[in-house]
Parts: sequence; structure tokens; C-alpha cells
Amino acid sequence: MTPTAHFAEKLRLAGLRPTRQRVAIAALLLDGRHRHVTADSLTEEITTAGLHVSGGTVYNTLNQFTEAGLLRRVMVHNDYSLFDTNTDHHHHFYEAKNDQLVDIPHDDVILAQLPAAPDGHEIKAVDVVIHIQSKNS
Amino acid sequence: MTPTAHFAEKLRLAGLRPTRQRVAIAALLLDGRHRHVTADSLTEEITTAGLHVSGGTVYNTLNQFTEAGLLRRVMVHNDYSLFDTNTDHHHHFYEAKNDQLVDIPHDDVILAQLPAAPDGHEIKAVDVVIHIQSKNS
DNA sequence: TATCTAGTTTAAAATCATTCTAAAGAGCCT
DNA sequence: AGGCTCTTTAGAATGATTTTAAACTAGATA
Repeated sequence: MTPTAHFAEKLRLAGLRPTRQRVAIAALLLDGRHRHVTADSLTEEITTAGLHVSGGTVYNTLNQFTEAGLLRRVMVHNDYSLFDTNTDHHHHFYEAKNDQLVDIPHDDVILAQLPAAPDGHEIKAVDVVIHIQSKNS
Repeated sequence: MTPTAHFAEKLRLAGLRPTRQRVAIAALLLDGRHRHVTADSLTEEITTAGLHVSGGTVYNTLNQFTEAGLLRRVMVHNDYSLFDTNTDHHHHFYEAKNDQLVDIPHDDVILAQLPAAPDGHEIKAVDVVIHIQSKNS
């Protein structure tokens, strides 16, 4: 199976029509490497790859991939959206000073006791963000 | 001590000059009640109280109070900033559907094991957001 | 109490990430 | 190939937040 066919299939399975733009973005983001991207950094990557995808489509695709569970949105500040190509359960260290986000392996945080969700509700996800800073600051 | 003097003192202790606007906002937000506000909802409160504070000052004050530890910024989405008048250690339930944030008492989440911060860094804060949704959805 | 000055507030303009729009284009089924 | 729907596009629009430059004030000093 060609790489393109591989990503096209992945998109179909996620319920997304494999357009040229989506396949290109999937090839960049869904190759198994774990990293964090923004609409901006992704656009740069696309350009570097010699391609062009309009700004609106970059945003739409990022949202659609997230909705489909292919990406995960990480909430650490309100300046712009961050997406994680690792959708497994895991948490993050975040250093505000340089806006740096670092994955924490899932097993390194153990939530011994979780509160029951309010009546009629269920837990969908648990996000843990550990804010860190340089010791000499 | 008059209420105004009380809040003025609180601001001085936090390193903030007690201006008329800051004291007014402190009187609304720092009275001990635990709640979540936005720049918008705070502006409404100010108006309802028969006062007026410019938009820029509302934003500045919210940021300064947060910086001073009088408020806490809660990260659940990128649409606008949310501030919590409860600065004690505690976590949150968040339901995206209706953008509702609910406090979880500190003791209801126990982090049994925390990872060591990366070399040369220390942990400043640990934020836990539990995303919930209606069972019948 | 009058004066001074650095820090604040103000309304309005600017910024900037993100979403929306309407028209042109592309999967995909028959 | 034809057609229907979903997508993409460039550009305009949105909206929260920040910035600006001028007017103002808290608090120190004389």
C-alpha cells in the first residue's frame, strides 16, 4: 500500500473524505511521531514540504482531526491552540516562560482517587497539566 | 475598618496601588465567595453595581490580580479567559456542551505519584481538569 | 494644603488567532 | 461522463485582548 493510500484509508476510517489537503496533513501529522503543533507551525511544515493549503483549511483540518480523535487539543494558555499528535492517555509539563510543553508518560501520574462525576454525567477525559519553572527564577 | 479600607489594604499587601477601580473590583471579587468570572461577566457586575470601569482596565485588573495570586486563571478552552475567585488548591469538572465549570474539593482528587520535574525545574502548580458529559448524549 | 511624579485609567485603535462567506473545485456514486 | 454533495479557497468578518497616547490620581513631599 502506498503511503498516500495508507493515510487515505486512515481518514476514511475516521469518517473523513480523503481530500488531497487532508491526506497531505495526515502524512505530516499522523506518521506516529509524537509532537505538538499549532496552526502556524503546521502551515510552516506544509510550506517547507513544498505544498500549499489555505489557512482556513489548516484550521478546519486540525479541528476535524481532533474531533475524529486523530489529534488531541492541549489546554495550557489562551494565546492559540496546541495540538498533540499523541492521542494516548498522558499528561503534560508546561513551562510558561518559554511556552514549552513536554509529555509525561501515562504511568508517571497516578490518580489514586477520582471524584464521582455529577449526577447524570460521566467522565470523558482527565487532563493533568503540571506547571513548572526554572529553579533559579 | 470600612469595607473599602479593608480591600485597599488587601491590594496594598498584594503590591497593587489601591485605585478606585481596583478597590471596586476587589470588593466584587475578593469577598470570599467562590465563583468563576470572565472579563465580560465582571463588566456586567460592575455595571449592575452602578459603576463604570473601562474595558482595558477590567482586563488589566484581572491580569494583575491573577499575577498577584488573588485570582486564578482556569484553562478549559481558548474562547475567552476564565478566572476563579478560589485560589486554594482544587480542581475542576468541565462540561464543554454548556461551558460549565464546577469546583472539585481538593481532597477529592489524590495524585498518588507525581513525576519529578525536568532537571533544574520545580513544580509550581498542578491543574487537573476532568471533562464530563451527559450520560444520554 | 499645594505640588510633583510615577503609576493608572480611559476611549479608541490595533492586533491576531480563528471562523465565516460565497464561489470555484474535487471526491465518489451511478 | 454526469451530478450531487462535501471541500477548499481567498478574503472578509469576528471577537477577545492588548496597545496607544492623553488625561488623571494616589501618595509622597514641601
